[in-house]
Amino acid sequence: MSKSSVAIDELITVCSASGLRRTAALEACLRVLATAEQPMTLQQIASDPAFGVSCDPATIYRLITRLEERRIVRRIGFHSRAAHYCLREGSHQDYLICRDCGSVEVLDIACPVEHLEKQIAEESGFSDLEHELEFFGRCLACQK
Amino acid sequence: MSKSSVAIDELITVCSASGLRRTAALEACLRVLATAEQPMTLQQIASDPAFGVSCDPATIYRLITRLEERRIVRRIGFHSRAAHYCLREGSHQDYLICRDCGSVEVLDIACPVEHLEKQIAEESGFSDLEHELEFFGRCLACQK
DNA sequence: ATACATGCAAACATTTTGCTTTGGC
DNA sequence: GCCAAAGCAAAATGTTTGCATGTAT
Repeated sequence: MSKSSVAIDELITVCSASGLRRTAALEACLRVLATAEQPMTLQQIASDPAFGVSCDPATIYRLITRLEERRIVRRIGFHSRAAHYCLREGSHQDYLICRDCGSVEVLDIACPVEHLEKQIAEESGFSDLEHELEFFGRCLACQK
Repeated sequence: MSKSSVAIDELITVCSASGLRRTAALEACLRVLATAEQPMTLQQIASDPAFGVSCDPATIYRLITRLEERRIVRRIGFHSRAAHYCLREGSHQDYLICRDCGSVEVLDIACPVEHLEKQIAEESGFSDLEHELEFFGRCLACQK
């Protein structure tokens, strides 16, 4: 009955294959990210009920960094002070963010940038290209 | 012979009209931003040769914040720890950033998101919508 | 004269690193 | 047993605020 669309075990297998050890903190991070509805900060990850264990912020930081290097996790900027992270599962997502209250909504749209990306890759010579598309505005609630 | 496509005087007029005072720090910020080739951090702004005067980081912070509130300046996330800022002159720009060396390139493309933006505004009810589109990859130099 | 802007100093939040200990393989 | 990972502590970075002083209007 988990909300997660990805099996944690599968993720752990991928992590193991890439040289990471199966630790409680790793499982906890993956568990949280796999059920997350939206990108989360390190703090949010640590304090999520699904995290279960308690561990040092530095540990989570290094863990997420390793996951990011292995491209299992993706980093998102938004405009908040802290970086947000999400699983790089399947297709990439675009976001709609309220400038005032900071709420984040995942956009259910066909991303219009895919072909442009290829073109840019060719013209620039950049490799491993990917993009980040975010819409900022004021949500209905904050307009009042 | 300035690289700037915007007259500083014009900018100052806009600022005055919106209630800001004509101070040395304001002029310095606008001068730097008007000639900037790409979005800059507060530090970069302060240490730019065009800045001319010396002033406290807190001053620049508050100044840029006011300019941002008045939508004269636009904030860009990139993925660096520090926020980047640029003038909101004319049309919006998209960027190509190297994940490794952090170099920023302004993309000279027709942004493909304009009409999508309208659609999202209608569907979500968000107002003052705008977007940020960035491409991340590894530049030629960093691929070696 | 008044209110806004600045400088200085300090608090904050988050990220990042060093070093020792623990524990997965 | 070995090496990666965790814990703990501290530094580094960048943002943010409070308060007294200066200055544009």
